Amino acid sequence: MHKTYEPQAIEETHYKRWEAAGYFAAGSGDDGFCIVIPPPNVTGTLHMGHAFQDTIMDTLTRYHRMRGVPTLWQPGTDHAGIATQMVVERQLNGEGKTRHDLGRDAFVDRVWDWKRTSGGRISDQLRRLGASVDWSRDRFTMDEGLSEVVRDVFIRLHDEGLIYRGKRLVNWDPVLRTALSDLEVLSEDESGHLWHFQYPLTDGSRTLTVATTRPETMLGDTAVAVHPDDERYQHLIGQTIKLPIVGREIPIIADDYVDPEFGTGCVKITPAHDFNDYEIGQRHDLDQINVLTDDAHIVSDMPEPFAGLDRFEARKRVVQTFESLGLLERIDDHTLKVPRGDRSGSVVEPYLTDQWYVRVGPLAEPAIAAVEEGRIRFVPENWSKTYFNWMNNLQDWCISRQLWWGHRIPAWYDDAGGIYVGRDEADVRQKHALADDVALRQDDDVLDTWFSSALWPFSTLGWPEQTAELKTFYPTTVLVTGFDIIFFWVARMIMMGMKFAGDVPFREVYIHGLIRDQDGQKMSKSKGNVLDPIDLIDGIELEDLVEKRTTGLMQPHLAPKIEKATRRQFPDGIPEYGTDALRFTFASLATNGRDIRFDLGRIEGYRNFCNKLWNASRFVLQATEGVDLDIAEASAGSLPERWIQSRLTQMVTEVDRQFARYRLDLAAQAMYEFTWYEFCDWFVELAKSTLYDDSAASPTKASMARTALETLDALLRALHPTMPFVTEEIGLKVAERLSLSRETLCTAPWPEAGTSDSEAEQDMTWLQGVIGGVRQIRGEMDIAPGKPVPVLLADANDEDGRRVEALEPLLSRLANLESLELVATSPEACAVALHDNLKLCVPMAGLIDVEKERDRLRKLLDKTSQDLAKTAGKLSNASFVERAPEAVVAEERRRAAEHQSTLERLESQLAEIEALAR
RNA sequence: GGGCGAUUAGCUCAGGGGUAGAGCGCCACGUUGACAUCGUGGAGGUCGGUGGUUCGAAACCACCAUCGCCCACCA
Repeated sequence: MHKTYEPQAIEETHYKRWEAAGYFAAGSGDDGFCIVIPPPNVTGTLHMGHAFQDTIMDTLTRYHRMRGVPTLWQPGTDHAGIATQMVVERQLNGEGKTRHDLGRDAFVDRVWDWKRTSGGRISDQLRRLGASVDWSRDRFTMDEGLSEVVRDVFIRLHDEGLIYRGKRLVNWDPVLRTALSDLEVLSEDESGHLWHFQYPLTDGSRTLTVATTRPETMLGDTAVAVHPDDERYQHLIGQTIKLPIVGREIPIIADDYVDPEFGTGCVKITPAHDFNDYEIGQRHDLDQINVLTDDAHIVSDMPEPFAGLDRFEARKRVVQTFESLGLLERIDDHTLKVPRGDRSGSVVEPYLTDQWYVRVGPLAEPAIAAVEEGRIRFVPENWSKTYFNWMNNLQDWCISRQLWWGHRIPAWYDDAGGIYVGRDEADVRQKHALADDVALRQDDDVLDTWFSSALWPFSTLGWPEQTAELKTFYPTTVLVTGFDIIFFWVARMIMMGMKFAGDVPFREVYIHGLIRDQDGQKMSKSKGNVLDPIDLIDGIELEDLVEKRTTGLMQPHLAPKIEKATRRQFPDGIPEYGTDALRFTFASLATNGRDIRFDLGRIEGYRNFCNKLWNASRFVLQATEGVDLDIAEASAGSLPERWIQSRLTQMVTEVDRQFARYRLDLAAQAMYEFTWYEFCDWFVELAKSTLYDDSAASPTKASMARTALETLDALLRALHPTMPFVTEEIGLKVAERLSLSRETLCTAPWPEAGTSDSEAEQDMTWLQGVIGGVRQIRGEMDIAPGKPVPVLLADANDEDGRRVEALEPLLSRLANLESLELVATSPEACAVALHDNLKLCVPMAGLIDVEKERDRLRKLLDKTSQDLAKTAGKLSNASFVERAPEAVVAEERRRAAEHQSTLERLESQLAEIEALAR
């Protein structure tokens, strides 16, 4: 083995072997453990969020696999309609073409080409992360089987009246020229204006002032509304306005939507371009006059010069016109929510179109009940509130998109406006008994990407066939995802799963936090703060990192700033940390749901941890080389052996407990602490006494060697789900030494928690305490670590005597003692450390500085009297003694006595030292 | 306008009615045959504020402050 841990040397070969051997293939049997991967966008790359999420899923999957449960981590990718189409369109634009130049079929072919070249990147990245997915089951949301499921589900929902086609206002992205669901629209505060227009009454008696943030929509106004109780305007209700520019007569109506306190209390009503106005229009049976084309220009039948103008240009012209008419009252600055498409960033228009909708009410009910009744549990629990909040206020889901890339809607139209839904044209003709000469045309639109994603947990398992996988793995065990897609995805999977697969899609939803940069900023290309998980694994030179962060920016002018920040933060680039260190870091950061600042110091620490494990293993392998394990004595073994086994057991118990509650951070902590502070710091050091002792009786040595190897083996298995590569590399060597026929840790048994050995733990605590006392004196008295010191033990009881006798060699070695002697009374000239009743003394003779020791004792004394005061205070409080639980009071009494005794002993010691200092 | 979360050591974060924890950083000493990506010792905190509940509060409750996020149709 190399002296230092070198991740690159070991990672890739193991993964290839694992995959080839089929260790990750879906298991079979009852009660499987299953996670479906949230399918990443097929044309994207994995970012830190994915890597974090994948680490969590892989760790859980590997853990259950080792526990012998039939296991499946189902992989796959998503066609990501809009996102993917945009990427390919951008490529085309680079060639000076648009998708319309190619036509639908050629364009879709081109996207498929791109999918094929790009999809492999994600698979490669997942492999680098060590993801133990079953590659043989890899799926794509638009592959043949899943497309069929999508189509069948659509048909069934339609047949049951849960999907319908309707003309109403939708969120329209005029750049992408498609409808969007409510969720795909993000509203942010932006500064704008509130224009006050005067609308003259038809009879010319007066004007009414309306305020608007959308002047151009006035071309489509069909009413002015006031509040029914508003005394200022009550007498005008029913009269008409002569709408400027267009000259249309529109009524003044009363509707209690209007807030009399806001603005003038008069609202212009444009039913075709505003969601509220649309509803008012419905209530008052108003015309819906559309004034915009699908790319947000003014329609041609509007008056000159407005017809054909872009919406923002039209806005200016409308304002100018009102001004020239003397009807512009004033312009106020105004902050408003501007709705933008989450992909294009363009301002979304409420737009009157025919679209397909899912009637979600009937689907939502059982989905709400499933969470209420605990058949699905959110972890952390409070996310269920977010879920309920949304589910109880659901609008019908607009599922049609005017795109080319996606699942084509299985609906056909005849020339008379009839709509037929079916598997294909032939099916439709048969189902509806349509004659061959009736011309049918398929709907041009595709489905919202999330429609197919909603089916993912059962479509990937083979539904509607009753496959073995469906039986073993559905409902899946846990969904691991971010809170940002609870609405987009989680809620819809629950609705669809219950509707079609007949049960909840997963029993638990583990919601993890968002990975942010070291300053708490969201990572994004435009901020230039993105970290690529692969760069943390392999390392990257500064120049390459700068290059990566500054090319392909949407706003190239940000490049210098990004470059500067990058050079400042990573003056030497990023070193190679390896996959295991990255994974362990993610696990350690996986606390309950809160956002995570990713800090390089952390990953460096865990890289060091890998190295520590590596070297401890190196020691164990070296020191046990050539030892005949078979002659190990049958007894329970020496104290260090009994102790480390006891600690191992407790560590495994703790890890089991924490994995069960998805606290990967606490599991990681337990493993880290056991590995470093118990196995390395104590067991390895203690084992040296035996393993390096040439004169040691062979059975004793063999026993120690066996314990060292077996403990290490169990430790490696425990760490394997979190750090698969380094543990595999070492674990196979250890297994070989133990003569275990084991090809991999992937399917090795998870370590069993045995029983703990409290006697061994108590003895060990004593040993650690005594060694600690000596080291403390050594450290604070500046005694060179290499210099052996004599130690006298005073006030020893029988138990101490027994322990000294049994453990003297270990004690001497670890504390580096020159001698160890039990004495009746300690000499006055010594430095002292107390451990329980025991008084450890290091005689002065040339070693101890009297004044230093005096200061040290004073400090200790100070601390002890503070502690004593605290406990004494409690005990002198009558109501504490009276009301606190007996055990607490007893503990407090014990403590007080201990402090008292310590205090007295320190005082007398101090007195002696002070006498010497004089 | 509703809802949620955060505030603990210099930094990043666990914890949780009974003596304040970890990693990193910091200080001192140290190349003993696993490891300087290391070892030993050490310093460092009124647990955001104010009230309340309690024998006891950093923890539970109320209010406040600051920061962050989500949802919502005010022209």
